Amino acid sequence: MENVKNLIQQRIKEKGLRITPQRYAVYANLLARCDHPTVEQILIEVNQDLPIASKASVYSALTVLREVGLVREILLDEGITRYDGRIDPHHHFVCVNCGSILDLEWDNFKDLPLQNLPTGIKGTSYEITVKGTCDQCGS
Amino acid sequence: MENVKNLIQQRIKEKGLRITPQRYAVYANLLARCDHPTVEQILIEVNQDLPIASKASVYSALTVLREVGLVREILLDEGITRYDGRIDPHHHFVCVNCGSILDLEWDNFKDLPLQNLPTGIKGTSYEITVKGTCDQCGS
DNA sequence: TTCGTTGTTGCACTTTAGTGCGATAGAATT
DNA sequence: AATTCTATCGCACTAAAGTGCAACAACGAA
Repeated sequence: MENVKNLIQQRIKEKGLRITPQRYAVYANLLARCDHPTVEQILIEVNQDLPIASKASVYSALTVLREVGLVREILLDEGITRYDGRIDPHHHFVCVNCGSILDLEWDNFKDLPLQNLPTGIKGTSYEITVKGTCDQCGS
Repeated sequence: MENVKNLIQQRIKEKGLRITPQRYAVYANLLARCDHPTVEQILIEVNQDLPIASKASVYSALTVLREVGLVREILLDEGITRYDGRIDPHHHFVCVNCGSILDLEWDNFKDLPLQNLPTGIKGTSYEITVKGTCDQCGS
């Protein structure tokens, strides 16, 4: 528990960022969950127990955390920027019924033949979005 | 040339939609291009030679064309809905340098092992976004 | 502990995608 | 050609993400 806290603080510090309660809370919230929240969701959850971060601060924290590579944006539905605390390569699963979003391990779909692309195009990375039904919604 | 026009009209009619110059222009524009324009881009191009469709009409046409399955939305960057005149399964390539978007054929990455997903999850479809550098931007 | 630097706050503001509406125009069926 | 139903038009409006700002707070180095 305590070392989780230290880990988070260390990661933020390593990147040359000041550690503030707001940044800590935003990053910790992202790491603690397996889904991929919107700014709005983060804002609500972070302030659930007691008010700790304003809207401007959450945006600011997410921006700076993204700039140093601790979090990343992902794009899974219309016009909504979601954030992801995992920065290692992985894929995503979207339930077509309830909309829930899950991580899929990189190893599930690795070694795609990127050399078979049209002439002149160099593929360097890829990301797969699988659609289907999740555990709860399964037929 | 003439048969392309007939083909487009027939496709719209088949779906039980009235053929209007606006719908025709929007759909023809989408079919004629290989990129994946935003509503804004479609609006501009369709009215390039002479004004033919208002903003409301372009939105309306895209909505109804999407509802009947003639076009589909795709989501490749932040908060911008793009449209795609191809409805058969295919993948996308995004140039990290110039942002251009290209289609990749389905056969490039087919037969992904969807059976290896976590328990309870049923994958029914997938889509791959490859990132890299395109012909113009190639190193 | 002090102090300089940087971050936070709240709120109003900007921006932009998208919608609603009533009047007009036009497609298709007969 | 007449009729009916539906689409389009322009434009103002909504909705919602995100930004700017200036006063204030607080992190952390010394």
